[in-house]
Amino acid sequence: MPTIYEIAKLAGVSPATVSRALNGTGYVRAELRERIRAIADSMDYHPNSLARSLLNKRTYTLGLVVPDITNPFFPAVARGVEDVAHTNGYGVILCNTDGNLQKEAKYLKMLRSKRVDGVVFTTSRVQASHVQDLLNAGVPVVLADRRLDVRCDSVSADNVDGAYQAVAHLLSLGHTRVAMITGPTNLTTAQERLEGYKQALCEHGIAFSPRLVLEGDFRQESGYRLARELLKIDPRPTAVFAANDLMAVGVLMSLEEQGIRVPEDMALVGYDDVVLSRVTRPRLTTVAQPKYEMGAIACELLIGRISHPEKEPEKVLLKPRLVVRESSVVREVEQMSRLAITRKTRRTRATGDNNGNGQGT
Amino acid sequence: MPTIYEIAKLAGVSPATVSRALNGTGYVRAELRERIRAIADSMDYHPNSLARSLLNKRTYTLGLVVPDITNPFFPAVARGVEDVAHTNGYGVILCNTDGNLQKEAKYLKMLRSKRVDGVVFTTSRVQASHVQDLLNAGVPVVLADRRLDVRCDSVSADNVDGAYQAVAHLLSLGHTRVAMITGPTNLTTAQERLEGYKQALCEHGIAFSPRLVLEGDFRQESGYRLARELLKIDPRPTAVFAANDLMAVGVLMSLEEQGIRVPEDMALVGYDDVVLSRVTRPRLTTVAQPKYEMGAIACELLIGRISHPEKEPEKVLLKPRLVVRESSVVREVEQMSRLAITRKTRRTRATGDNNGNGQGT
DNA sequence: AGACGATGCCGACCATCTATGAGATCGCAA
DNA sequence: TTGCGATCTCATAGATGGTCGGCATCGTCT
Repeated sequence: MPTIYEIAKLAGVSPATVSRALNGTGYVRAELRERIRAIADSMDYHPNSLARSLLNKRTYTLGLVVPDITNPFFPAVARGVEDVAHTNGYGVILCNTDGNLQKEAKYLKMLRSKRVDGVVFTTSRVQASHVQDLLNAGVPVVLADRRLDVRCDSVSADNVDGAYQAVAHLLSLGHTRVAMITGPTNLTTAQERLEGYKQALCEHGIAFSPRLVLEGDFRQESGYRLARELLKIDPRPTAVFAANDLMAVGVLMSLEEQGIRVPEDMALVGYDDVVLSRVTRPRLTTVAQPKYEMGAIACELLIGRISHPEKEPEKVLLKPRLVVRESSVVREVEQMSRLAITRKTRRTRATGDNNGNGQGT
Repeated sequence: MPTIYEIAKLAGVSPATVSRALNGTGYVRAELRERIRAIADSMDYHPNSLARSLLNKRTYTLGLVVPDITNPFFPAVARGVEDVAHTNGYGVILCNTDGNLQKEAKYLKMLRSKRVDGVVFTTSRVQASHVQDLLNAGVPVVLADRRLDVRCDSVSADNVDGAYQAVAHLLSLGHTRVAMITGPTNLTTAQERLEGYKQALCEHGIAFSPRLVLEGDFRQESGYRLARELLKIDPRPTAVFAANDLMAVGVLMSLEEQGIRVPEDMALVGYDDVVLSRVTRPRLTTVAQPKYEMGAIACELLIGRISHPEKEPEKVLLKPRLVVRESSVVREVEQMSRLAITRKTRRTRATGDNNGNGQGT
């Protein structure tokens, strides 16, 4: 690994001159600058950003804390963060905490030792104190898909509105007994979706009945299990809103086994628009969250704050969008080709032209 | 951000003593060490790894280059890499290249500036010269799921064997006209899977017929399109092997539209065991690759090499495993609960207890 | 001649580690 | 008890690679 000293020796100038020549700061004769550049190239020189960072207190590295990149929700968010970071010259260190606070603490220790310029949290159970410690130490933090009672920037999608849209859709189809399978009630996302469910009922003049609400845990198995409970309710509901797609898939499988037709006997709507929801039979009506945008905006906020630490914190709220497919509406099968085109267009920004491509496997 | 100087001043000792006290190197009176530790804690001290790295030439940071973390294949690999890295005290910088060589070059420049200790490549179209440049500069590289004519460590799954298992399975069910939908023929993974197909036919005494091989591009749409072509072949094949799950899903949808029953009229096997393959109707028989292990082993190899740069390169070849579900075999519907349990057990190591959990959405 | 712009060098500095060596302490033998 | 070497304990002084302000030099213009 060559240093500016070696380049300086070869070029017959001082190291400082090499530094200014390569960085374009200060006065260096154009011809000399070119010669120095050529020498640097020929030596395969790469500036040592450690030394640079040591001096100017910027590492151009960010931390990204997620519970588990394997969970279908996070890759899109991570991609959004990473894209924006990269175009701004930042690198991103990935941290999987599994929702484990000890692990989270260990990662944060590492990130602080590495002197990252900021951290994006996309984890449903953040330790507020961890975030606060970071902020106290002067490390900017942005929360994505999560609100917390801490004074910092955040981006999230409007869960109340998303759930409202889903349930209003079912009600507009004429359903009057709409059940809901919620997520763990200690999660704000789950709470908000339940709230949206209630609002929709209320606005359509339908009384809220606790008997129609079952608590799941966001896993497929809970959807499968609770679907059986659902059928026992008398009078039986004609529609279900599941607080996420995984549980909706569980419901779907369970109903299929029981010989209940979807959507004819039971309409079903999920939440998240995970890829899964496009291949089930029937395809799942669901609420799409702007996952990529969430990550991208989070990163933009973070980079903005790094240069303006005193700015007032921003809270960005994105709009979810109802995607009507087959599990809620009785109609002829849509053309696959049309769907494919729609999907491609819609997700172009999100994942680049490599989307849905199985390459590398 | 406090430094050892400030701690030293408070403790009334020299910075060097603080360094030794905190690192446990050299002699420091036990009582003094404790006092220094206490002071460091109270100041929320985090050692500056930049300064440390500058000196001992180890950053404890690795680079991970993938085409697109959004592609369902890579999160599991990334998780494997990250887990092993973390338990060894390393951080991982994520790089999405989209298969774009310019982007790849830019990322590598960044990684070298940050002086990462090594790089894992999991990209189907790596630029051999990029890898070679890295190796020449003394930066260890490990290739995951990709062999390349370069002298370095690598891990991959045996694609020939995987395809062989898939086709042998179909043949053993009595099929004699088995078609194949391949991936892009310029990708080694696709070539190897075609080779496995041929071997299976050969060993079962069935002549290879080029007319039964259609070239797809690993995307769902190509499976959808080519399934129609398949039906035109005379005599019509009774089984298809698709080189990945996405294309298999396309085939499935297409056949469904044409009223062809799977597996009764046409058996189908995919490749990759993506989550999708568990929710289609019928569920997809497929070849599972040990994705997590691939990442984990890649990272182990890398960390090994960092401490032993002169070791002979290792080429690890993992075994894929055929997962028989419903798209190939005519039988009663399996119990959902049994499947759920199996899945959970099998993937425990891969994703921790958070697997399949929709939290944070 | 003096002022000013262009050019390039010198040395300090960032936070940490490590080699060196000085001084203190301790054990053991005389 | 004293003396001496071995062992502790800690401070000092580079060294890491790059940046930056200050300063010297040189040429040109007024």
